[in-house]
Amino acid sequence: MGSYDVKQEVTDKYSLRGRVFNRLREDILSGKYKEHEELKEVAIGEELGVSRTPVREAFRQLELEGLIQIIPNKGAYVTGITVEDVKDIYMIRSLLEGLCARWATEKMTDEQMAEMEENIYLAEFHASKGHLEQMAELDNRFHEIMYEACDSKMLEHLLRDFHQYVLRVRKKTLSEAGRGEASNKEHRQIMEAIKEKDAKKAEKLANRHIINAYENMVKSGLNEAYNES
Amino acid sequence: MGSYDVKQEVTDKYSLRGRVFNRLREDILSGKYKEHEELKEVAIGEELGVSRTPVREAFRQLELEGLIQIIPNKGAYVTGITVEDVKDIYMIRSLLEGLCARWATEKMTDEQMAEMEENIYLAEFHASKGHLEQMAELDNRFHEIMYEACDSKMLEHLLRDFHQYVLRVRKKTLSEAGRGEASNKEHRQIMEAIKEKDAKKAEKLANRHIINAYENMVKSGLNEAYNES
DNA sequence: CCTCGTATGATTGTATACAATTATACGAGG
DNA sequence: CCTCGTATAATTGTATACAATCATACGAGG
Repeated sequence: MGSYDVKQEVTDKYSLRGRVFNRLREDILSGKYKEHEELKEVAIGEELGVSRTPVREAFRQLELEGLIQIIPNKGAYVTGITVEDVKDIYMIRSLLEGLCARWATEKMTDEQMAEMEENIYLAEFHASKGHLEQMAELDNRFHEIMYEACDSKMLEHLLRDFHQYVLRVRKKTLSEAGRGEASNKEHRQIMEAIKEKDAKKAEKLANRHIINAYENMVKSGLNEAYNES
Repeated sequence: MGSYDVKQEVTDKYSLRGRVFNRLREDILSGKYKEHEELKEVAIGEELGVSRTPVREAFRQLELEGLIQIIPNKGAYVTGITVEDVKDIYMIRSLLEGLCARWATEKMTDEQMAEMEENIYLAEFHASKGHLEQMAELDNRFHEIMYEACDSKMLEHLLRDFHQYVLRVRKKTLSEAGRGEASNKEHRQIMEAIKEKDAKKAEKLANRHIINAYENMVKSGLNEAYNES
């Protein structure tokens, strides 16, 4: 498990296509390319120092992720992401992370549970020290463990996609106003529910965990960066 | 709304890339290409009478849909879809269609409600006449209306993807043993819940609607086609 | 002055050529 | 007989060339 993700990482790191794809996604999500803006293959290619081929392949992927819309023989246009989209993403993720927790309750291995306990222990340590970088890393890993533990290729794939979407935003929010500690506490509660084999409880806690993360983000006003339309 | 889908359809119909993409997806889902089988660019290209370029672009999309895994400088390998995957897809769809129904309750326009009522009326008519083709079409359209009505670009996009996944299977199951009538009845209940502005009820009914479709499929034994591993 | 058609340029779609990487076969050395 | 290294072949990655399509500008006709 998880090998898919590793391979993907390798692809992204070493292939031009992967680099173009990541770069464009980042630039679209960060608002460098505004909504309805046209992306031209040659222009992007020249900017990144590559030919049209990897750019085109990246475009096809971005289209499938819904970030751009390609009109045949015409061009690629940025779809953008609004505040409503961000809210929707968190609401959808809330449901799916809940489902993931429910399934993980039944499927989690002892090794995964051990890693999760270690993860929470370390997260609480780094939170007390104010190590933001490690906290973000451990937070990511906590969710990764859950994705692997739910033992569903489809759900794992889906949640990773969403995770990517909110990654940039979440990294910032973790550094805000004690959200790190609160998040860790919620992680611990989820883990304990799984340990008690209470799938329903784990699901509800995971639901709430994502909603809390969203509400914290809104409260911090960090979603304003997306306000474009 | 829905223009994205239309454009996509145009792309798929008239571009080589779209045709290759659809053909490969169909072939993978139908089991023509077995799990772990390697897909070679030139071989596929020759078989479909196109060059490597459109094949490569189709590969990138298939990878993002999780149907194949591309290992850099090595090859593309079929991921396949197991009975467990099918079950997972239906469980995930159940949640998402529920969310869609909940949101649609608040956002649906009068025009959309009118079309939905007409859709159900027509579906009941064709069901009584045994017009399978029209029933399948109307069933698709019912869900499309919901997707548009929930007024969420993200959720709409996601549900369309899942819909595509199960489309081939569902068309068969509708023709089975009175599932059409039962499905219509459930559609009507969902519509009435939306009309009554009872979002919670609409959500639960939509949840159940998908589960029922799945259970009917399992009962019919039509999922056996996927049994490969 | 407006409308429409044609011509020109820009942009994407596809095919092919070349480079880089990986797998395989074969033989030398132990 | 086995192991390792090298050479060759196969495959993917990237760049470029050409074809098809679309947008724009300009001018003829009304």
